[in-house]
Amino acid sequence: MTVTVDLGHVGGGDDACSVRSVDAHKVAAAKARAIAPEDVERITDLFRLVGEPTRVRLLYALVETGEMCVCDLAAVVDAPETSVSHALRLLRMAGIVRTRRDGRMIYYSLTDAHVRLLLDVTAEHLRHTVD
Amino acid sequence: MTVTVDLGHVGGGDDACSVRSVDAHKVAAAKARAIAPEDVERITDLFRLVGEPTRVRLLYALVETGEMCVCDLAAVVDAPETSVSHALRLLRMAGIVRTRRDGRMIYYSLTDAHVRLLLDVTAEHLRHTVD
DNA sequence: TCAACATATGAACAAATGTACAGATAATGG
DNA sequence: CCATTATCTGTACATTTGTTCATATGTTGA
Repeated sequence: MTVTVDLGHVGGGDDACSVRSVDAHKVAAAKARAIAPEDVERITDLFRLVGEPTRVRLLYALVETGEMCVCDLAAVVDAPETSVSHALRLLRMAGIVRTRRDGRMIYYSLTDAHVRLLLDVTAEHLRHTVD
Repeated sequence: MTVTVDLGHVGGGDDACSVRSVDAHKVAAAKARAIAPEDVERITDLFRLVGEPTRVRLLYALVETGEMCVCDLAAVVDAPETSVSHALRLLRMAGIVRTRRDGRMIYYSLTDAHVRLLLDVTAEHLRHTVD
C-alpha cells in the first residue's frame, strides 16, 4: 500500500487558501465522502449533550428505571433540582427525552432506544480500551 | 443490598442535604445500578471529544481513508494545521487514534473499530429522529 | 381564591474549551 | 552542518458552558 500518487504538486486547487496536500487521492476521497456540515452539527450537538457527567447519569437513570420525576432524578444524581431541570431541558430540546405530566409532577423518559444503544456501545469501547 | 422500600414518604434520609424522593423504589434502584463515578468520567470524556466539529470530521476522514498525515487531514477539514494538530493530540491522548511515523510525516489512524461503531450508531439515531 | 408543592425559566458569574500565533522539535537532503 | 519540511508545544484570548440564585408558571387540595 504505497500509493503516494505522483501528481507533481496539487497546487492550491479546490477552495482552501493555502492548503497543500501530500496524497491527493485520499484528500479527494475523504472530501467526497465527508459528512455534510449540517449532519456534523447534529452529531456534535448530540455528543456534546452526552459529554457531561450530570446528563449522562440522568440518562443512565432513565435507562434503568424507565421514567422518573425531576425530584427523584435529582435524588439519584445528587444534584439540585434546578440543575437537573436545566439539564433535562437540554435533553428534551434535543429530542432525547420526553415528558409526561401527572398532576404536579413531570415524568421524564427516553424518547427512543438509540440513546441506550449509544451508551452501550460506548461502554463496550471503554471496556476494550481499559484492557 | 437493603433497598428499604415501602414508600409512604421517605423524608430527608440517605445522605444528600435536602433531597426528598417521591418514589423510593426507583431512586434506590437507580442509585444501586448507577454507573461508577470513574466510568462516568471516562464516558463523558469520550463523548466530549467527539462532540466537536473538527474532531468529528477528522475521525470520519480516518474512517474513510484508513490513515492520513496531519497535512492532508488539515486539507480535508479545511483548518489550519496547528488546529488539527491540537485536535489530534487530544484524540491520541484519549487512545482514540494512534500515530505512525514515516520520515517527516506522522500518519494518524483509528485505534480500534469501536469509534466507527459509535459514529454509525449515532448516524442511525439521527436518521430516526429526523423522520 | 389561597397556600403549598413540583418544576420551569432568566440572568449572572466562574470555569472549561477551541483557536490562533509564535517558537520548538524532529527528520530529510544536499 | 544547514535549510527545509512536517509536526508539536506553549500561551493568550474570546467564546461557550455549567451552576446558582431569584423568580415565574402551573397544579392540587382546602
